[in-house]
Amino acid sequence: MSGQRLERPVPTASRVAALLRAQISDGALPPGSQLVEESLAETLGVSRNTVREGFALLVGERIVDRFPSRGVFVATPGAADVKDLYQARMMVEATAVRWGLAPDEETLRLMHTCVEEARGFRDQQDWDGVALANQNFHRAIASLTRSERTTAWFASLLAQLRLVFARIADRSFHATYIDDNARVLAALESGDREAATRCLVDYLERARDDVLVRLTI
Amino acid sequence: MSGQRLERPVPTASRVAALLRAQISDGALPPGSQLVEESLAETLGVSRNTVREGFALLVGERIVDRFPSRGVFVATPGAADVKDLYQARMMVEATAVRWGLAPDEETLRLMHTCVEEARGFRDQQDWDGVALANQNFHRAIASLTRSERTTAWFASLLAQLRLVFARIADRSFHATYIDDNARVLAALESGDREAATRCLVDYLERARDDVLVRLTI
DNA sequence: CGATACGGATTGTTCAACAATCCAGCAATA
DNA sequence: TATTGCTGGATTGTTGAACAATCCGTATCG
Repeated sequence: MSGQRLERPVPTASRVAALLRAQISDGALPPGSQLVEESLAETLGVSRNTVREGFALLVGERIVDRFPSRGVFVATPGAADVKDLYQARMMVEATAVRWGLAPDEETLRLMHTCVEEARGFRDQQDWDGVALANQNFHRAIASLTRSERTTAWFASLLAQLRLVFARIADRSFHATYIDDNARVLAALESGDREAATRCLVDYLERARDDVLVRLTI
Repeated sequence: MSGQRLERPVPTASRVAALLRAQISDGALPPGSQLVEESLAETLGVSRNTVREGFALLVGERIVDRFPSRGVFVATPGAADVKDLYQARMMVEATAVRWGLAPDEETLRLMHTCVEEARGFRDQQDWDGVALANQNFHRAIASLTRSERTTAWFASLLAQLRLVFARIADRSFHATYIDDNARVLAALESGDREAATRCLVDYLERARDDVLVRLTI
């Protein structure tokens, strides 16, 4: 028998959290928006307590901030957060490339697809598409660590980073980094981990500084 | 005026979570224990909903597992979790030593204190004391990453690791690693980051395998 | 102009209720 | 005997309503 328990219905609170997560992620709820318990409960057709429980999940993911007695708001990451996020990112990705699993055929193909997709979206000026493809590329890198906890944490870092990107007016800037990704992939494919690592770290540092500048303008 | 908002009362749910965290951490609630909402609510003098909200925090920290419709239980990490936790740990600590901030006087003194303390506790056969001192040592290492998110995550990894240790009968095994810590510290102090990294990674791999063996016995 | 008091909006927390689910033990069955 | 099925009790999932505490914008008053 399969040791796995069969698909149990997803609890309401988790579904609430998932829905908010999605809405935040695609910009429907921009950074700084207040999430009001009562109105949310009403529009979602659930009780206020359940909404609250959903909030607790998102707070743990740092996607929303809770200010006691004032409410919960979509997080508004500042310069310090950007530095912190890129620091953490660099640790994960550099370790993945340098000491992680050597990428198998499957993963390499996936990464190629990401780069191709990104280029396609760029040509259609679909910047959100570019951003998504790029994120998938980096998720693939992180997965080389072979650590479930690490990849999960990395995903949450990317989610926070999306909030940063949401504050940048020029949506096209993601396209800048497609070629950098391609370069990292090439180095990886040739088996030169050192080069891939250098390339990656250098590029992430540039990206970070770029974001910092665009954020403070 | 101070930009900081003045000390606001800690919400009840957070206090509940903190209390459970403490009880779990010091072994009063061993892995596998069920946390029953109603009885907890009663003994803590708080409502069931509030207890529930506290649970949500702990679930996020992976300290407890929630099985829908069955309840929440203190997590019981298995072999796969041990591997995963050490993998993540190695990433953080190795990066900290290798590319992190060079430890200042203050930090070095702190690390020395940890080692001294651990030795003191060992002589008194206070194994929990040894374990705590060792953890503080590694927390200090992780803090070299200068990343708030990373150190917070690292702390949560250690909390999960404590659950693993709680399942090991022989409490004295923490003492094995005091000298390894001392060695890492020495290498750090001499400024040889490469040596420190090698020493650390090698030691963590040994520790992991040791834990795995003791866990499966 | 600045301090203050007021009122509406929102959160923090509680309570009571009930359906859904789960589980252990026991009975019925083959 | 081993499997199946049932039933009751325990626990969770979710709701709705209530009320105190807190916050904040605005009008009031000195």
